[in-house]
Amino acid sequence: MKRNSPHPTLSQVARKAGVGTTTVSRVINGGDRVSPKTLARVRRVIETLCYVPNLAAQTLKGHRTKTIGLVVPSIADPFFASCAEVVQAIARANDSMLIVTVTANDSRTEIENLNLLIRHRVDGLIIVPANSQSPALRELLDRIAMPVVAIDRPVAKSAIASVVADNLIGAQTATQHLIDHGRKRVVCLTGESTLYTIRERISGYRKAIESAHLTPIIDTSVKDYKSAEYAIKSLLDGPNPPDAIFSTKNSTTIYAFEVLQRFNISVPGTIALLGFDDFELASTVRPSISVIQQPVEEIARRAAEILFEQLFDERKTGSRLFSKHPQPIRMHTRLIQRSSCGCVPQIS
Amino acid sequence: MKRNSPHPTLSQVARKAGVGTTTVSRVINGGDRVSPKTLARVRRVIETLCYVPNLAAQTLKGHRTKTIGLVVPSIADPFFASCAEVVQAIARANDSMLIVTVTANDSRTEIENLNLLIRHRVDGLIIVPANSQSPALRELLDRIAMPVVAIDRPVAKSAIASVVADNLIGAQTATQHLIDHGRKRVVCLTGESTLYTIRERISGYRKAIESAHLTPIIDTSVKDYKSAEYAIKSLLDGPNPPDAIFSTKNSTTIYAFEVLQRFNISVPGTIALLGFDDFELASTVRPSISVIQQPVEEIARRAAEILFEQLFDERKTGSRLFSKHPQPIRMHTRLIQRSSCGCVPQIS
DNA sequence: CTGTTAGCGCTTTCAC
DNA sequence: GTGAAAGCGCTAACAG
Repeated sequence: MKRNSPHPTLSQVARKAGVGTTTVSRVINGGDRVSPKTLARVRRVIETLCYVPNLAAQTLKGHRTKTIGLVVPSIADPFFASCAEVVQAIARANDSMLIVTVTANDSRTEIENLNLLIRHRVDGLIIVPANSQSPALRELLDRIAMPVVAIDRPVAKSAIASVVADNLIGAQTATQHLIDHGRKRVVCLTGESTLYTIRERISGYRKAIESAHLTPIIDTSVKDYKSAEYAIKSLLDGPNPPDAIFSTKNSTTIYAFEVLQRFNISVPGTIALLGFDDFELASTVRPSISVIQQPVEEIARRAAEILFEQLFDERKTGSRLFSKHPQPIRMHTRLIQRSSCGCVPQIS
Repeated sequence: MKRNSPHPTLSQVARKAGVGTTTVSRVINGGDRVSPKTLARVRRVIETLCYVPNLAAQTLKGHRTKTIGLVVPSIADPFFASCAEVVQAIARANDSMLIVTVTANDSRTEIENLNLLIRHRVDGLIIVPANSQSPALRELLDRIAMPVVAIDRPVAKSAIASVVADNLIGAQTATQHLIDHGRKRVVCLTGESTLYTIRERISGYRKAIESAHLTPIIDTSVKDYKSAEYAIKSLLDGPNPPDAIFSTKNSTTIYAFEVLQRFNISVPGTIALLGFDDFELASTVRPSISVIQQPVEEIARRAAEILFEQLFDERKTGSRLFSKHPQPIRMHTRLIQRSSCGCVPQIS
């Protein structure tokens, strides 16, 4: 037995074509400096043998794996799924493959994932940090000499470039919009307030409320339908029931909507509803739900582009440049006016 | 300059620890046959240097990349996103990473993706074939000596294992259910009838209709809201307006729902609606929409498990076994009874 | 234009 | 227990 691997090797091709290995190498790398005749012959042999270059071997020399890593909390989440789709497209356009790993927002899992990706010697990394503040993450990322771009949440105190939605201004706009509709008691409904994005959104809400000299009412207890029901019920039964809800994320918006629907509370009549982040059926439900829309694709695209720029610069200069983007790049959000805030009269 | 790579090498570790490379190799591979003292010392050096084994080099010897490829039409699609999530989890549990590529259901892109994955020498492949019938795909897959499992759609005339939903029986059940509700004119609304899944679902519809001695009414023209509107309007204005709609996929169900809502047609009063494939807000909209639910996670899990079994067998026996699963594995679907078919009285 | 050759970082006999 | 040495498949000088 000569070879047990199912894949023919470059030198087999060389032998069969009656040329040196260098020539074959040149052929598979574009075919420069090879005579047309030889080129054609080698190409034919490659076809015949179904030869496919072994990337591991190329990597061992060239130091590029043509793979980038994407580290997200979840793939099933529509937001991150869209990110993944865009990133994979741009990776492909740059002759790279995409390895996806999921963290479930757990810092330990995240570090594990990163170490695995480092083992795989990915050329670069796009990451949605489980915890923006984590020192362990910052250190790891600063240590590895590899282009990294953060998405959706920055890495605090680090030089790592990041692309995020303008959560603060988005939330401020949302809240202000509710106020402009004449609402005086706007409650901010939210869960997990440890996440960077959520904290920013709460700040935006606060800012709008304060500049309108209203009282902030923040309920951070929503994590499922049950808790949403309890929260809303309590608020409604209280001394000063709210007349509007600003919810800081998708699932919260949906729970709130379901509770309101269940209790037959008129929306936007009795309570106006405005959520952060758009979702597929927001315009299909009745009333349709107004939201702050994040430019998901743009965020992912921008991040991927920055990553490949860094990769390119690195290859040209031979060493890592300091980030051109020390500050998070904030992408504009958009207010989508539908019925639940009182903008569009209900159709049916 | 000695080393420009940011990563220390095994032999650097060996030198610094004052041992041979073999020993270090043993340490990073579990530490068997190494004295506790040496082991501890080497481990310390590894820590200090932040040494991470280079997978490319290991691969070059051991012939395993610890990566598997997933080829799907889209990542943004919830169905495939869920698949990806599950597959990545199982890959991780088997010490492998997941490379995801997307085809947009285009056969050419699919072949390209596969070739790239082969270059990367992935250990195995999970694929959602763009076209079940494609001979090019079948040949490529049969040629490469690598475990492959198809998901959602089988690869026709090949020995490749596949895990799919039981589309035919699911659709038959759906249609029968509508008939059981006393509906006599059940229309099947669909688009792209070239896809395996859709064809199967149409067959299931046919089967149910025929055994009830009713007339099949199939409209394959739905691809967006506009076409759905036109289709439904035409049907409704025709001589024998339908009293029920069975839609073969998510987007079609949603378009149909929106059209019905827009025209203020009572559901399920005038027209009952039942769709194939569940979706997030199906129970939130009013009326809530009854659907045939596919066991997405189970399908993906089963496929991934089979893949890793094959991988394991291959490693043990040193060669590829013939598939233990020549026939597609069909996973049971489930009828979720909600309001739109007439099962659950509307709440609000 | 083309071939020879020396490794890339690791695993693995095989001898000590 | 441990190490020396021979490659895995490929690229990149360097010499023809």
